[in-house]
Amino acid sequence: MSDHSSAADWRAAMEAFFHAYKTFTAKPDEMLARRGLARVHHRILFFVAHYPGLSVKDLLASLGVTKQAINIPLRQLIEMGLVATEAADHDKRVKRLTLTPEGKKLEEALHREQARLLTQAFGEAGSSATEGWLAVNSILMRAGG
Amino acid sequence: MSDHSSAADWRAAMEAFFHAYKTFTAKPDEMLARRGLARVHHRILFFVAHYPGLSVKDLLASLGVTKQAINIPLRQLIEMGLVATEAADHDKRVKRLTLTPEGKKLEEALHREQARLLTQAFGEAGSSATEGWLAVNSILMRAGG
DNA sequence: AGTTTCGGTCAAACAGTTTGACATTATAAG
DNA sequence: CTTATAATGTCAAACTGTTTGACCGAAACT
Repeated sequence: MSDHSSAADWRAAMEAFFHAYKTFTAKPDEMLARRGLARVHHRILFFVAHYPGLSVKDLLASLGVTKQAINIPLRQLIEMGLVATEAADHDKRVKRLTLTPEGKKLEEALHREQARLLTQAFGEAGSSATEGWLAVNSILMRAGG
Repeated sequence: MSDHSSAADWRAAMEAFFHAYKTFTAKPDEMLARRGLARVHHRILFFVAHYPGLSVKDLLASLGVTKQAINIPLRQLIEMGLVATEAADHDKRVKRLTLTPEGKKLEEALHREQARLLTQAFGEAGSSATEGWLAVNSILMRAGG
């Protein structure tokens, strides 16, 4: 935002953020819906892909929800053979979650779709803008929380 | 993202986007909750503030929801004296929505809180990064949709 | 032995949304 | 004038995702 930013500029910036996020989630949502899955399943797959072997508790913390919220979705993913569990070595109470090859395939398909969107936007905006986008999101992520 | 971007970089970027959005909506949600309002009310106030005099139909299109979804929230905002309506000159069927002074006050309080978050992040990231963030969001907003 | 932690489950409740049907009023088309 | 279409509002039913609260077993800690 430049020095002479107006209230309208702020609103436009916020609206763009709002719709950018919406665009970002729309395609995967559609792909998941075709398999009878929802965004929760995507978020679970995403975090298990990003942090393979993470515990259920850490997954809950990552998502910021209660255990009841992922109880059924997680069970479905396990029953569908997309997520695997194994008891941790150091503590047999904790389940280490990983993606099965099947699960990895789906997660990567969803991931590719989102990466495609970002790649396209990054290509249009240029590398400097891209770095700025990443930097601000990264800061924002930590702010207030 | 640099030339040597890895799968982990992409996931980190997406995770930052996810959490940045979450941070961005958390404070206003909390402020609204104290008044017994929810995010729908915020979105309505936001769009009416940004496009004063817009019709219900346009509001629905802006939000991407059905009329039933905003029926009750919008009625509440009108009953609470935060939103005003008047028949359009050219077509008495359409309602032109505006914020009352009271509504403007609330919307601006919510807006300020979000602007404060962004200002802080922009300050940390620098003006070049800020411009990049705005540019990418703006492109993303239009992509795919 | 007693307590806490991790994970799972059941039940009740609530929020937000959708589809579908229908009504009112105003405009447009014939 | 009659009929069709458009903008809005409302009621009802269903579904999704979420929460809080209670309770359980297994494993670990003290």
